[in-house]
Amino acid sequence: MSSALSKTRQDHATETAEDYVEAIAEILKTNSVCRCVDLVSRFSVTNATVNKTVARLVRDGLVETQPYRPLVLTAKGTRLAAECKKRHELVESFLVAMGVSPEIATTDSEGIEHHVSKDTLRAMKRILESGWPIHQANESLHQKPSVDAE
Amino acid sequence: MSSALSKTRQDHATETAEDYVEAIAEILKTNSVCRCVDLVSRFSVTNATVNKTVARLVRDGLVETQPYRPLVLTAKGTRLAAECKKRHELVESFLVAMGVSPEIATTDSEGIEHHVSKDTLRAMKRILESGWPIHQANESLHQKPSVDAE
DNA sequence: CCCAAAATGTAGCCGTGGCTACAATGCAAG
DNA sequence: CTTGCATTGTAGCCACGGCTACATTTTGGG
Repeated sequence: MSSALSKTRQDHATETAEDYVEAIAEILKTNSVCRCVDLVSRFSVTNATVNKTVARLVRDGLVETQPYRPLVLTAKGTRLAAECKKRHELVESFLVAMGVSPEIATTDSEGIEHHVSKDTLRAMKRILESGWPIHQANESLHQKPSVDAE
Repeated sequence: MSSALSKTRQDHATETAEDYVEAIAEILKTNSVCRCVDLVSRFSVTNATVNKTVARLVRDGLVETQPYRPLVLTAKGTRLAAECKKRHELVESFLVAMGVSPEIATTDSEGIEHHVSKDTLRAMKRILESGWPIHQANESLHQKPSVDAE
């Protein structure tokens, strides 16, 4: 129970990278090129922040750039972006299927997506495809914790 | 769609505080006192890190301390801890109800809990109490995104 | 063709949350 | 009562992800 938090911590390291490559891939798909300015407006940060973050992405082999040129995703970056997109969409549609409004689902999925394990993703996929699992175990869940959120 | 990410970012600011007060409250319940050393082992960080973080908690009015004394939660800190605990337990039992193993549910819930809106929490509670919502809409979800995780 | 505006890059600052190394304190055993 | 060890505090370092201010480059309109 003690070491579980450290996993959460190290997730943070890759969150920004994931958000960026996902955004870059999406912008590339619609704009054919992706420039820093696009990321500035996407993330509502300054160009200085984008520049520094992109430098880290280059360092980590996710993006390639020449000075004053648009951004290019490496194969590694493209792979990561596709993975993140799939995960993101799965989480978002799961939330919608739960009955959460599309707007809230969009917001929440962006926060949640980085913290969902493959196991949980599989469970989401299974439920979307085959329905909620335990129609018998459902009963035994009523008294588990005090499920009385404010 | 652009501003949604900034919400996620600002969540980070309060994540650590929430993790700490939740841990402190839990330790207080079992140990009757909470010392820095308890947080050191709980979070697997050094005492210097705990000390600095606790200083921020004090600054933010969540914790009170005297030098070389155990930690005390303020009313505000206690309130926040209770809120987080409830939210954490709800997310965790929802994951278990989804069919995720208890171990994975514990880990994932620690990452997820900070990013779940009240709306989504309500949806989780509703599903735990009244079952999966839309047994008729379930069909129309099959072709939504390409739900074909790795 | 040139020049202004847009885009990009750079320098330097801040807060958070890590770390190591070391100082100071509290407590318990002898 | 002292002394050693556990605990707590402090100093100073680092990376990340923000920011402002300013420099540089690209590019489009006159």
